[in-house]
Amino acid sequence: MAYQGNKKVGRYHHGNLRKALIAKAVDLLEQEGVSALSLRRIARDTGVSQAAPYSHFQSKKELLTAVCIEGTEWFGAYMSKAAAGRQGIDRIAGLANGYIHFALDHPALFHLMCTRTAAESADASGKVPEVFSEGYQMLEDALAAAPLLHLDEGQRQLDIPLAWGQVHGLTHLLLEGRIAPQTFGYEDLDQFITAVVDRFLQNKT
Amino acid sequence: MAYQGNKKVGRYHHGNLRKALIAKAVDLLEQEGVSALSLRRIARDTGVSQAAPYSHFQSKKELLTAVCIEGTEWFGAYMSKAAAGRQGIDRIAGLANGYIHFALDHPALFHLMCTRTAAESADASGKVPEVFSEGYQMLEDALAAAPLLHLDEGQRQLDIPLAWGQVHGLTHLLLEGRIAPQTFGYEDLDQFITAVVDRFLQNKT
DNA sequence: CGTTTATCTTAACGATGTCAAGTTACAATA
DNA sequence: TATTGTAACTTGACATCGTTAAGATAAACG
Repeated sequence: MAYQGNKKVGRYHHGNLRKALIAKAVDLLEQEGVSALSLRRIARDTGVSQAAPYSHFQSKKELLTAVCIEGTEWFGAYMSKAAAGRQGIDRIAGLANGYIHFALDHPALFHLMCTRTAAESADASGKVPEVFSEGYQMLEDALAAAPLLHLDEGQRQLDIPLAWGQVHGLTHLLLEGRIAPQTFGYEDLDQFITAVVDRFLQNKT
Repeated sequence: MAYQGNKKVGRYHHGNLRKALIAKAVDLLEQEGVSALSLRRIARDTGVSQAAPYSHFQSKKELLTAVCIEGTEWFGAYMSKAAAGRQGIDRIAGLANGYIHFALDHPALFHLMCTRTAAESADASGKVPEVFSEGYQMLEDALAAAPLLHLDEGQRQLDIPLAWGQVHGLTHLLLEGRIAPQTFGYEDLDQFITAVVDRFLQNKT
């Protein structure tokens, strides 16, 4: 009763347990934080027995990986929206804004996505899912398209990790509560972000 | 037998259990990662019973906070050394280098220090230990002392979170394996850091 | 020496991740 | 339609975890 499969036809007993478990896990993570993310709790709240998840995931870690992948898709969509219809430097600012806002809107999810053991795929196949690749790719494209002043190709290359690192770092500092816009005289997060992006791009245009 | 108090005289049964537990916790964290950090394991490896830690810490979280504080002191010492005898921009570069190297040398410890629940002090006293304050303070002082080109005071203020965020973000990206110096044509981490710092300070001097 | 008190131990509780064995119900086949 | 195979699920169990309560121990202090 607790869940009915929606997309795929009800091929299995439960409908689509795998998807339901991931959804519930994301839900719990967002509502109550990481500490609420136990396999048993997720199963219970989904209405199945404690061992049911093992039909779809080899371990808890694998479920968490799936949660990270789900989060990545949200993240990608969020970033797309933040950059939609913008060009050049304005697009870069939009992406930075989207990056930070997503993290602050989904702190537990973002933190999980940044935790190696969780974000990593399980096995020895070596195929690590590039959880952040979407955001990275968008940023790289935006930087490549923006009319920045680059002295040479090496510097253009370097601006990618620089910009990414800048946004990623500020995100973490804000998330961890180490800095606050107010500390630097900004009432608003958006004001702060705008100023930071301006300053970052200064002398690069 | 497993441990003998060294600094303080052996006032208690064990010598100085509190310090021994923190040391063992740091040790386990560095050797085997977070997953090895269970209270019982720490106690066992220290040679005391499972409940012994509760004479010195109210909860596991409190022990982890103590570990974070210990880590902060290491971090501060590391940063001091990295900046020793340097001035101006060279000092900033040294601090950035120290920041990143410390994190890569102590990944699990650094990650714990960045995790809010762990780094936070427990209670309602509101007194959150500013775990990173040492590194921040040093960076702020270095930036204030460096002969950077600042158009106005607001920008100078802004350069502090900008620089901190830049270093912090690159650290995380490196730590999480999302970027690698090789990707951008640098053989060496130090080469990469040098280039990044140069680029960051470019047009600011 | 006797009392007090912080330190430590033992035993137990509920919760967790995981596995082994059994049960159920869908799906293909006859 | 009846049979059978197999994936999906349940039940029960195990070791481990954080935490607490009650008792033992030994250091400190009168």
